[in-house]
Amino acid sequence: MLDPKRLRKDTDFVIDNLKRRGYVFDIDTWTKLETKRKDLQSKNETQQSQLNDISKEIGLAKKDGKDISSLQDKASNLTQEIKEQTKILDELLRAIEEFTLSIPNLIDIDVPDGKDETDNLEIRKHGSPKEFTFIVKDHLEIADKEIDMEAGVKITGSRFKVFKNEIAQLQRALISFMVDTHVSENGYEEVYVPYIVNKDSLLGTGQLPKFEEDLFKLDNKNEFYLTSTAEVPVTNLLREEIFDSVSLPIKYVCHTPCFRSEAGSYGKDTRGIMRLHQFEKVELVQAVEASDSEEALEELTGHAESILKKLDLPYRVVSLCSGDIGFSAAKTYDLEVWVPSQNAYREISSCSNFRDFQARRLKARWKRSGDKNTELLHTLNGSGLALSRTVLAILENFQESDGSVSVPDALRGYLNKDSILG
RNA sequence: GGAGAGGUGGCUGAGUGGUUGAAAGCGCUCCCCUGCUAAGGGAGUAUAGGGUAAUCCCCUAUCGAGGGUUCGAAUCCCUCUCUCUCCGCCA
Repeated sequence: MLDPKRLRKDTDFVIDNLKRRGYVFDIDTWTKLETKRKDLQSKNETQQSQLNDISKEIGLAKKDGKDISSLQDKASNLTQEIKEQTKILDELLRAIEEFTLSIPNLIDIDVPDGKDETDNLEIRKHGSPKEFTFIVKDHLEIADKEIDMEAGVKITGSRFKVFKNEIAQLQRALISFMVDTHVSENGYEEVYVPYIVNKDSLLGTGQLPKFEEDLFKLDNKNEFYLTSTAEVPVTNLLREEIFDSVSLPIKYVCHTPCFRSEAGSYGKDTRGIMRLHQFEKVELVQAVEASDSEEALEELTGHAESILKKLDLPYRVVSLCSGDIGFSAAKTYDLEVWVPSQNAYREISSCSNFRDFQARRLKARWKRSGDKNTELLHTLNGSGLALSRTVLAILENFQESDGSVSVPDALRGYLNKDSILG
């Protein structure tokens, strides 16, 4: 959620910034709603104040045994009026909330301008695509028995897969490797969280109200949803909390499955395990003081990169352009891993700075000890990394001519193998 | 699933429908006192919205959440939710 005060004061700036995303901010509607609200609210509060005074008077008069009937009439009328007005005010507030919740975040100055993913800016490259002396296979050809497409369809439906034997082991090893690295080398605190989340949590991180169609909703009166990313439960650990400055920065790492409806991606990445309704992910979440968030994004991105480096996977970092960046993010770096079978870099991690956008929705704050005033936290997160795509990348980048796959050095201790599928 | 008891400030814990945003204690901050320490004395110590350029000041709201009764609700009524205890079931 944007800062309403900023909207009021810096309106032109906000409009221009949102325009870079291609979002047209309806300033007229907003101004109308806000002006009305301000009038009604201050009127309402003044009357409430009057009523409070009269009520106190009644109390005192009653004690002294004085006549209170005229005061009571006055109060009665006032109460009636306030009730009617509050109804209107509540409706107005609801309308304003709905409106402001659907406005995306402002983007940082250094976010490149552009329309879509083709305009994303490459920041740096690490490693280079390996030259193969044989015709490369894709991950399904490499592990056709261990990645069971039929079984996933039988059990559930399309975009569900079953991993068997060495692929299941590989994924499990990767999860341990990633979480361990982030805990012991990068200073994150490991958390385990619910995979089912409520509406408030999804509102807090920005998946709702605008992106309900991306989620799996449970048929349940509580209005629960399957979590689409650990970002939701983990960031919501901060909701309605006030942290002391000494406890910052907060750094969580969490492995969860992720459930996504993938609405609107029919026919896209239908082969293999690139895009699934259910996949595993290790997620990094940070909460920092406002002045530290730019640096924190660089740091967090570096942490995600460190996994790719340790696994010897070639990748590049791109800065998402204004037209491609997500609703809640102020700035996003995508890490894209080299996929030999597609001869392309594909997203394997997305690292974002949300600044105070989520924190305002979440009421996630901090303050200096002894200080009176609270400040909104800045939240960040990034995948470190998405598991099924890491499995895919390892299979394809480390494939050998004999059909086996060599295991990256960093992983050998976790898998107790130098080579799989041999 | 059955039965019962509860959700009050950073914590513990009072609270007969009427200056209670909330006693008291603990903790914390500042000041005073004391050679230092300990003890003692004093003051302060929730969050949000609005009025405002303003973190001073003023108003409003908030005692799990949402409704209701009332001139007035932490206090009465209803619904929901969460926690705890006992029984049952279960990994």
